[in-house]
Amino acid sequence: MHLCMDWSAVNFDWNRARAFLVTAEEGSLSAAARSLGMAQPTLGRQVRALEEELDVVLFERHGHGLVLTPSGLELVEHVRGMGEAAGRVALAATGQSQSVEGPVTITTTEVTAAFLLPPLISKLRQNHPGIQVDVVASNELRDLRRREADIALRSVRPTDPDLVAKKLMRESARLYASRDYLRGLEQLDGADTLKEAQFIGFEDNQPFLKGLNDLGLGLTERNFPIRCGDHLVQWEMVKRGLGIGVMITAVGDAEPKVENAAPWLPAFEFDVWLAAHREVNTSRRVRLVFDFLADEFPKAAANLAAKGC
Amino acid sequence: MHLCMDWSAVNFDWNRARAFLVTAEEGSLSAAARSLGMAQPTLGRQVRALEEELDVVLFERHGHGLVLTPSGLELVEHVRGMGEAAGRVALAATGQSQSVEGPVTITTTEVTAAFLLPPLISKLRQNHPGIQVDVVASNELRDLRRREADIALRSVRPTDPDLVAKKLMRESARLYASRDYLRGLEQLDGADTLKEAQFIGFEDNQPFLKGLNDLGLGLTERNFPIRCGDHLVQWEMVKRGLGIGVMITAVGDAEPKVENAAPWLPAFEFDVWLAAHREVNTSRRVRLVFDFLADEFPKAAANLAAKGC
DNA sequence: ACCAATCCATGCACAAATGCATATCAAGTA
DNA sequence: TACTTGATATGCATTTGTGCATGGATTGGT
Repeated sequence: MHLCMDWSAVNFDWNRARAFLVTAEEGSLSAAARSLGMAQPTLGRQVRALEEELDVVLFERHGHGLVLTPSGLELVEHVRGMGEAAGRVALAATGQSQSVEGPVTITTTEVTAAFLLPPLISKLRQNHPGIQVDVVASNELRDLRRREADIALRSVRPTDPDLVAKKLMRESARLYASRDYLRGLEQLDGADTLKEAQFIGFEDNQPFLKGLNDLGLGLTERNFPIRCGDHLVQWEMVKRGLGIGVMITAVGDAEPKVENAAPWLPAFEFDVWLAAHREVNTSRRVRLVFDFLADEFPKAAANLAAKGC
Repeated sequence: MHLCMDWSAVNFDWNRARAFLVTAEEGSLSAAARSLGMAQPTLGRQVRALEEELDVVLFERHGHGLVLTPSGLELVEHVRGMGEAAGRVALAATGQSQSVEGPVTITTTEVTAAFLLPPLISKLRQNHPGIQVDVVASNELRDLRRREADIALRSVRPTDPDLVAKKLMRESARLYASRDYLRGLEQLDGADTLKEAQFIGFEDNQPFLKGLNDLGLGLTERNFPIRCGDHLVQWEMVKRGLGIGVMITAVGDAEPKVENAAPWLPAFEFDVWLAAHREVNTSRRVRLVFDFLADEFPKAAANLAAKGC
């Protein structure tokens, strides 16, 4: 044990370092201010104060935006190290938090968030009013390690060893279209008819196209005249007769406006995984939500499917 | 380039994290306050605010001092990562600083700091009044990577590849004692007489003892009834006749109160190395002091030795 | 058992940082 | 050219944080 360590080196203002980091990463003071929930002048003053404190010019100010100087470029590398460590602190901190009062962030697909989660959240908040649920509905996979979310509900198995994952159930999806649209197609007795059909595609359409062609449909990009990254918007388009889209059977079968566009095809099948960071899972409230979803999600999905029949 | 990154995880107050880190490492709020140059109530409030912000109890308060909780123990590991990164930031920052006005910290042995450095610093400050020189006189080797000092003047070759080092000169040391003390010893014509002599030892005496016995003196710990970690205090004891001590020849030969205690022994010889961190040495003012010492230190040592003859 | 030393908590006056509103500037567009 | 958008700087009222002085509590030694 040393009697007296030297802390003068770390005695600069760490919050200013944070301001510098976020500003450099976001590219502008305004964007950084939005990200941090602070005012833009505050960030500007913090960055300038850091420049004076370290006696280093970090940014070149020319009217439109800020540009890192070579010195700033080198320094931001090291400050990024602080930021990554800070992320780990926050991660461990939410894990250590033993309060059942507070926020829990769940990320999942838009469809799951819209059709399966609402009744679950309602029941959860009824049982535990102190828990505030934040839902991040996105088809992109959020990084649990960075605490962009506490819990993820996905159809791909998480590979990261830092994550605890549980397979909840098996889900299926099919192709649907409105009655009017299907009547518009001449004949519906073979796979070949779909070659002329219009499909609603995703923004990144390759996986979807490949999945359809693996079933022998023989489609090309020409079959996707409308694309949208938001699955819920797609579904509205399908219901309004703009073309054929994919949807989980629990939702598609329950929707009276549409019917199965290709009953002769087997359904897409995939597993539903529940995942959380190992650290976070030591938090009482995250653990509580995790266990709750593990129990209730399969039931809720079964309920939804039953109502459809 | 991502449109919107999630910074909410790092949005806690980083200065509070620093307060927590230093408090945990130093063991008390008061010690941490001293280290950081802040008031103790400030640190106490920052730590408490962090506990509320993260909703984690970090310390157990019982009257005398603070004790880390298990949660705090785990969190301090991650905060230490922030601290280490912060140290690298400070290191790189002083390297990027191109101002010749500001502080430069030099670490060296107490003897060098006391007898060789003063005229050099005087001349340096005469030429460059904007430079503020901080001298850390210590026989422990300070870590240049942690920016405990900018420049080191040592007798061991630095091995770290991150350091730039330059061999300045060769220095020698001998054993000295006061005339009165030497007269008190019966006969001084052989090495065996020293077996009964009293030596002034170091706090960690093993290297010194080994160095003497390598010359065939055959001493034991019994020959070191007085020990002191401070070499300058040792030297005062030697001058006052309390025993035999070691000193560089440039100083020992110039001191009229003492004389060479063992002229038949060869002098200890060692190299003097000047070292600085590679990053820091790109700073204009550190570079300036580095080059100044490289030029002037050998001259100053020669001057001191000449005055003694 | 007392005393000294050391530590943490609290109250209060002051200094510092923050947010809001606003001015200013640069780049793209009709 | 004039207009719109989105950027950074500045002034000011307010909130927040900080330091100093003090009180209360515990440990260690005489």
